[in-house]
This record gives sequence, structure tokens and C-alpha cells, in this order.
Amino acid sequence: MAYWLMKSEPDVFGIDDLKRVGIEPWDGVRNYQARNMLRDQMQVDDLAFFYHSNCKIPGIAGIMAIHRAGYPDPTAFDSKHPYYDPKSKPENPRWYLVDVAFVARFSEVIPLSWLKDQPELADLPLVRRGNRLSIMPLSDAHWHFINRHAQRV
DNA sequence: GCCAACGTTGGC
DNA sequence: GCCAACGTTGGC
Repeated sequence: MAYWLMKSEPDVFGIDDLKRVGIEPWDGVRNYQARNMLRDQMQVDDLAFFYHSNCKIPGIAGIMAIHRAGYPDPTAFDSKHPYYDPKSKPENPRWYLVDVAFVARFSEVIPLSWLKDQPELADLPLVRRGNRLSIMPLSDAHWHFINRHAQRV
């Protein structure tokens, strides 16, 4: 089983929204590196941290599970959708998504500022300068380190 | 294939 | 709101 971190802006869709709906298609990813992970690597029952970006306290807000492995992102085919991409065709899809399922909501968001302070996480892509990847893999060690901390707060 | 211009991300 | 960092686009 693999571990991931996936970013979303809580003003658009946050951990409380996922808790409410239970399962959600993680659509709208328009980055090739992230696309490759969605399409080729993420497996059902993999776990992912839900990261809140572009908000007052950016950080990890909870845990979700991959509920359905990669399939073509239908929003790319819909000319009326904000995520429409005319270069993605149903017969040759450019963009993919997975469905995610709610697992847990942390009682407190684990702030990015705390993550940055941990020597154990120094090579986590999230805390590296200029990182903009909206989906990234986590090592077992990183996952368990963060998860242990989450259990304590 | 290079690279300048432009758009987006996302912390602060 | 600012701006650094990065990805993408398109002219050449």
C-alpha cells in the first residue's frame, strides 16, 4: 500500500466537505506529473493526507482513502465546465482522476509551519522550496511520523 | 530546441 | 495583495 498527499483549497472543497459527502471524484488536476500518479500509480485502499492549501492555516486536515483507481476526468470533456480542456478527447484522454473516500478528520490541522520544523520531514517535497505539486507520494516513514503526531493532538 | 512571455500556485 | 517559483505556450 502506498501513501500520498493531496492538496485542495478548503474554500472550494475541504475535509469537512469530504466528511459530508463521503466519496468524491478528485477532478480538475491539470498537471502532467500529478496526472501520471493519478493514472498509473494510485491504487484502491492507498491512503492520502488531505492538505488544505491557500488558506489561513495551510496544513494537513485529515486522511482519505483511494476508493476508485484512475479513470479519465469527465470534466475535461464538458465544454461548459470550468475544467474543460478541448485537447482532452474521450478516445484519447489527457487528464485523469481518482475517487477518494473520507477516513478521518484531525481534531486540529497539522500546520505547514510545524511540518517545516521537523528534521524528520526535511526531504518531504511539501516543505521544499517552490514545491507546487498538488499530489505527491509519501514514504512510509513520513506517513507514520506525521500520523503519530496527529494521534497526539 | 531555445527561451521570453505569460499564467498559475500558494505561502506570507 | 504581493511575489517567488514553476509550468506551459508559441515564435523563431
